[in-house]
Amino acid sequence: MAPSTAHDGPLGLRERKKARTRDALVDAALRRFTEHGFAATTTEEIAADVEVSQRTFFRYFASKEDAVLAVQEHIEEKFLAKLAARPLEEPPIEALSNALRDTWAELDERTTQTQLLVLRLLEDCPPLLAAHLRRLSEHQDRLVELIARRTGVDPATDLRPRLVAAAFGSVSHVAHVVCHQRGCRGAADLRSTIGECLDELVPALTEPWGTAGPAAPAAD
Amino acid sequence: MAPSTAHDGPLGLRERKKARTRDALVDAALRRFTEHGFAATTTEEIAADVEVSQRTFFRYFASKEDAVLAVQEHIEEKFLAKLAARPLEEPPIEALSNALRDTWAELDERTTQTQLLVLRLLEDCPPLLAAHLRRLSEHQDRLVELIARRTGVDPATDLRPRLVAAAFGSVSHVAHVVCHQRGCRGAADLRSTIGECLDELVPALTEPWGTAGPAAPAAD
DNA sequence: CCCATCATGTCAGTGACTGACAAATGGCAA
DNA sequence: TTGCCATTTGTCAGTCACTGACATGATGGG
Repeated sequence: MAPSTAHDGPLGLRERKKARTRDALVDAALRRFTEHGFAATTTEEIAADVEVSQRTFFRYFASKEDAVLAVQEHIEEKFLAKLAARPLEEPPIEALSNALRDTWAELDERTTQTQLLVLRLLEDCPPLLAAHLRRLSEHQDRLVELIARRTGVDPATDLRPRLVAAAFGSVSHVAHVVCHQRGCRGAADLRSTIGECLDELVPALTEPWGTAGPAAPAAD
Repeated sequence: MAPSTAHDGPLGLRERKKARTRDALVDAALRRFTEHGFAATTTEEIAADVEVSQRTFFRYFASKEDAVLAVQEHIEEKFLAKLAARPLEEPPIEALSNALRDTWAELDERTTQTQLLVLRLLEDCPPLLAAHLRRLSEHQDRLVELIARRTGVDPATDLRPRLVAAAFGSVSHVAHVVCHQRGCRGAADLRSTIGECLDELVPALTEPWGTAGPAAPAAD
């Protein structure tokens, strides 16, 4: 359940305390939101759980939503690193897809559980979804830059980096929604759903649809 | 500049007054947001411009953001209608692309200008963007239903309607961003940018990228 | 051991948004 | 026209997210 914001390194006492407070706030927010709902929870309650003032809560997070969404930073950073590590010969969409698979391949079960929990929250809480989508769009802007650099095209004149980043981003969002809809429970479920979505995108766009199902029908 | 919420039909005096008030509120919001910025404008000021109370403002719009985003309803409805009118033989992504072209093809210059203005607001105002993205995601859910029905597949088991709707949605959003970036001025600019984005999506995903630019290089 | 730095608490204030009630206004029928 | 009902609106009070300013206390370096 805890956020696990990898804080190793030689940090001062001060820094470690801050990290602990932050983690505790995320934890408390997650718990209260799941138990009583996002709307029914006040930032003061979250702060009280951790025994800090509301003002302190807002020094750690810019908004109530951010306390939950913070758990995604970790994954986003990892993803960018994985992408940078993919061989340059891979076509952009392949590199992105593989980077995403690489990312989820090495997340531990607890992190995955937290993610699934957040996805559930997103689904039945519009303001949370809105904040999440905005984050995603900022993440996509960074993706555009990386893709442009990796392929050597100019994102100001060439639309393709934007298009691929956007398509990819929306597919990974679909994967999340589908995970929630299917009631995925563990890392394995999540990974296979993500894999399916990535695999089916291009065929869905380019191949005729037999009504019987996609090229690789679900084994049921 | 005015919203132009096509209100013809045999409406009572009451309904017409409501429509006028609503339009006036959208109008005032748009004006104040562009002149002083979204954050620096209060809902009370908007209400005062139209000479109604703040409470009335919130009876028309669920949030400050909604007053701007309301101008998109019109287009979304039109788009859904255009999609329904596309021949069933068209593959889904083609039908969506053509429906979007059809939609923008018959919007008048004033509506287009309003849209461009809204796009500009979205770009430099995160909360507005967040609300917009949330709207888009709801719109996409409706798209999924329509696509599934039109192709006869079950959206609960087949991922393709979701994938195509998501990819399409993200591409049209890219088109908007690019329009803003390029400083598109009129309906013609907007239409050609949208066309470009739609045309380049599949090639960007399936064809190798020459660094010289896409299949149809910018004339520059 | 002292001092500069930084995290925190307190307080007051703004502004989005809501429920409840009362007043006014449009629509309709007698 | 008049009277009645439904709907719209204004007012008021309240909640809650979020912020700036200032005071206090802890930390870590010298």
